[in-house]
Amino acid sequence: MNNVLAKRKSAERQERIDRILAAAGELFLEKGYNNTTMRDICQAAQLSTGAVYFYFKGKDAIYTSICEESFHVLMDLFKASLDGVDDPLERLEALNLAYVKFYTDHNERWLLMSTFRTVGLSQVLFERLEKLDFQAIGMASAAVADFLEGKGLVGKYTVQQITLAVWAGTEGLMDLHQRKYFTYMNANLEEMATMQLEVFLRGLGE
Amino acid sequence: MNNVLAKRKSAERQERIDRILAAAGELFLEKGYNNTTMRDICQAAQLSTGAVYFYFKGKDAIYTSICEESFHVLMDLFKASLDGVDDPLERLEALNLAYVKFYTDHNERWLLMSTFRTVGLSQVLFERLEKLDFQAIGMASAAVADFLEGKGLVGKYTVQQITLAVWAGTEGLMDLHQRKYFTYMNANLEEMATMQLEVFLRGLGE
Amino acid sequence: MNNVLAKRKSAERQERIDRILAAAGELFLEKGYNNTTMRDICQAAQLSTGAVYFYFKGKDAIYTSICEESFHVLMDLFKASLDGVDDPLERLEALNLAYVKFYTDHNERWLLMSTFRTVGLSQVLFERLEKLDFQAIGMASAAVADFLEGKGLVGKYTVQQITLAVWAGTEGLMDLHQRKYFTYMNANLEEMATMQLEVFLRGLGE
Amino acid sequence: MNNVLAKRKSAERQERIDRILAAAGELFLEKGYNNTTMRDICQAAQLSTGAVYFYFKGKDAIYTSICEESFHVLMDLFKASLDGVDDPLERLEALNLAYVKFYTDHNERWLLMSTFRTVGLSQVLFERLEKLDFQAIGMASAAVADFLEGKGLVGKYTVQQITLAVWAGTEGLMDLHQRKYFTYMNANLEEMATMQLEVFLRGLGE
DNA sequence: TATGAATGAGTTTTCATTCAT
DNA sequence: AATGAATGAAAACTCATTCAT
Repeated sequence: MNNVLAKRKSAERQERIDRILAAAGELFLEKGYNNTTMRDICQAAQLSTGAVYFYFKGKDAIYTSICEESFHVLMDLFKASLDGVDDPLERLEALNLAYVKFYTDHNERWLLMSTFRTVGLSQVLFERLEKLDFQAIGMASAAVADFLEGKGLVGKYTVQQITLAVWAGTEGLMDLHQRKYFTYMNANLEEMATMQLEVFLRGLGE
Repeated sequence: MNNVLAKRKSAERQERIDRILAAAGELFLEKGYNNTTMRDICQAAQLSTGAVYFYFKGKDAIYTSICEESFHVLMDLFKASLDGVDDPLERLEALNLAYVKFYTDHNERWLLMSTFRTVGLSQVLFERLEKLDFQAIGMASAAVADFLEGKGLVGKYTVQQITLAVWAGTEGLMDLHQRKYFTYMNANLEEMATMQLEVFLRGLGE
Repeated sequence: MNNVLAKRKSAERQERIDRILAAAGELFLEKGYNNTTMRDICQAAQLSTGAVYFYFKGKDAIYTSICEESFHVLMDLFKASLDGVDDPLERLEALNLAYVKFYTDHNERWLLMSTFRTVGLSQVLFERLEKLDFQAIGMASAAVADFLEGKGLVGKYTVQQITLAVWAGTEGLMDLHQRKYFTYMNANLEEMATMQLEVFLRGLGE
Repeated sequence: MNNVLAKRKSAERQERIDRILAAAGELFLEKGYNNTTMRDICQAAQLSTGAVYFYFKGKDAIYTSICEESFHVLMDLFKASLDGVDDPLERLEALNLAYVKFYTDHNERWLLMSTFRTVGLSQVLFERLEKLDFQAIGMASAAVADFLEGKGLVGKYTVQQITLAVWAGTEGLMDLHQRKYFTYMNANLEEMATMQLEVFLRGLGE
């Protein structure tokens, strides 16, 4: 059957795409988007210069693709972390730790996502990423809403406010971690994230 | 006296430098560091191509100069906010608001400072900025230390931990604000920052 | 076989390199190294601006390459001239004439080689050429040593002294020829070189 | 009288010119003509950028001026060396040593003179220097003519031939000295020049 | 005369993208 | 599909020279 051939072709194609994305991701992390050349990427992906253009329209398309993928990785981690967890508080904590895990295990993805607003993407690509960004925070928002309802805190603070505060706390920790403050201050990211959320939620309760 | 002439010369020189920095700052903010060309800067500063090189060694020197200035602006705001305030809690709140004020009033500076690690500066320039970065957070750290001592919380948490948590909270809020979540969530940055700190510190107290 | 394709590719590559070197050589000769621009070279080699950089790292690399090649051309002529010649005197004369031949047949190479110390090459490139320079004169030195031994003149003059004197004589003639004195004085370079060596060696003998 | 004023003005002017030429000469020697900027020269001469243009039309004019001066310095040395010397042989030897002295005491001048054909001067300036070049060698030529006549060698060799051979010998030695061969071969320039001329003339005599 | 800031054409070099093979 | 040489626009930066003061 041609099916077999087609399948192999498709698998090879996917394999090639993965190789490009992996190579580019590492390079973007290491040298920054603007200081990474297409040649760097091609060489690292063990492909010829032209071949890459067969899979991606250009450098920014590769960048965007990694970011998109990253948002999906993050959201998958979010979903997995919530699986089978029913208690609103536990769900919030699970999400928090999932984000930390994402930062730790996929640091290059986190960094890339956090810079997509400043590399000068075309509007089309930019908006595609922005949409995903909002989707991700939407998941956190839902968990916060549940939690607040359960605690009967809805009148005091809005869901939006608490979502922002909680997300900001974790996001900020990662930002400082990236800036090497954690090394400097001899701290541990996961512990900090857990403590910060716990303290904040306790503060809410009074 | 030549004094008059020299003074005017010096004033003109400073005026030119300011014009370059202002022009560059806006462009960096608008298009990103890497997508801003020296020609852009020269034109925006209404100077010829070469003239800018009379005042700055190159594009990265301009960038670094803006960042340095920004760190000083921030630290001046910090100092001013602490002036005459003695209560440790109030000092912490004052710093927090000062940082929010900096973000609001000098948004382009905040944004620039937050990217200096990723634009690919030379080591010399990079380290110059990193040092200032540590200086700024050092001021916050000192205020946190005072506060913890006053509250008798020193044994429970380290100064470093609380500094990180507090700074991260505020930093994260700004980050999210920059990403337009605040518009999307119809929130107010200053209120959020105040609330977040208040809740967190309350949570600490228990 | 791919062999054929690969061979043609390689040949084309070499052909291109030769074209660049030939074009650059002529231009350097005509206008001097510093007054020759990469654009000049690219145009003369019938290539686009960037293409040349595919073959050479930069202008100085092109220059160095020509010089290196030239030293090898010279030393090949030296070797060929000595082939089958056993008599020390004849070997000296052969070398002398080989150098004259090099000057005449590869005038642009001689001129280029004579300027490599003054164009401001990087240290690495400079030293690469200097080494070759010493190699070339080393060949002459060896011939002089043989000659002196045969004549029993070793005690009176050192090999180094005679090498310097003989080489200087020929080098100087070329220098004056380049400066157009030969035209002005209606002389012939080859005859002069022969006569000069003959007279000098005769003077040594007494 | 205005005379005094005018004189002082003129003296100051000359002093300034000398300072420019001295500064430029050193820089040209050190970094090469093309790698020396007008700013370098102005700073070294302790003058403002524009001021130099009051005294010289441009960089090449400075270069040419130094060369012209150098030719005159050389020819003055030639004349001085011949003063009171009557014997043709001694005159030749005196000239030879005078040239060596020039090379040693005014190395930057010698180097500059030896490069004037390759820096890309305008035709006018080039020809001015070429003329002086021929004048200088003309002096040597005259001495050789006397010598040959005295020795009764006129029929065997032409004056032009011997002039070329002798001058080439000395010139070549300097060239090799400049290329550091003398250091490498542990030789002394003045001794070599004396020996070379002596041997050559002896060779002629047979 | 003297200053030195300003000019702007010109230099080397890079690199995303194309296209003949 | 794949190659990789070629393109050429555009970048950062330099510097001889001018000119308002």
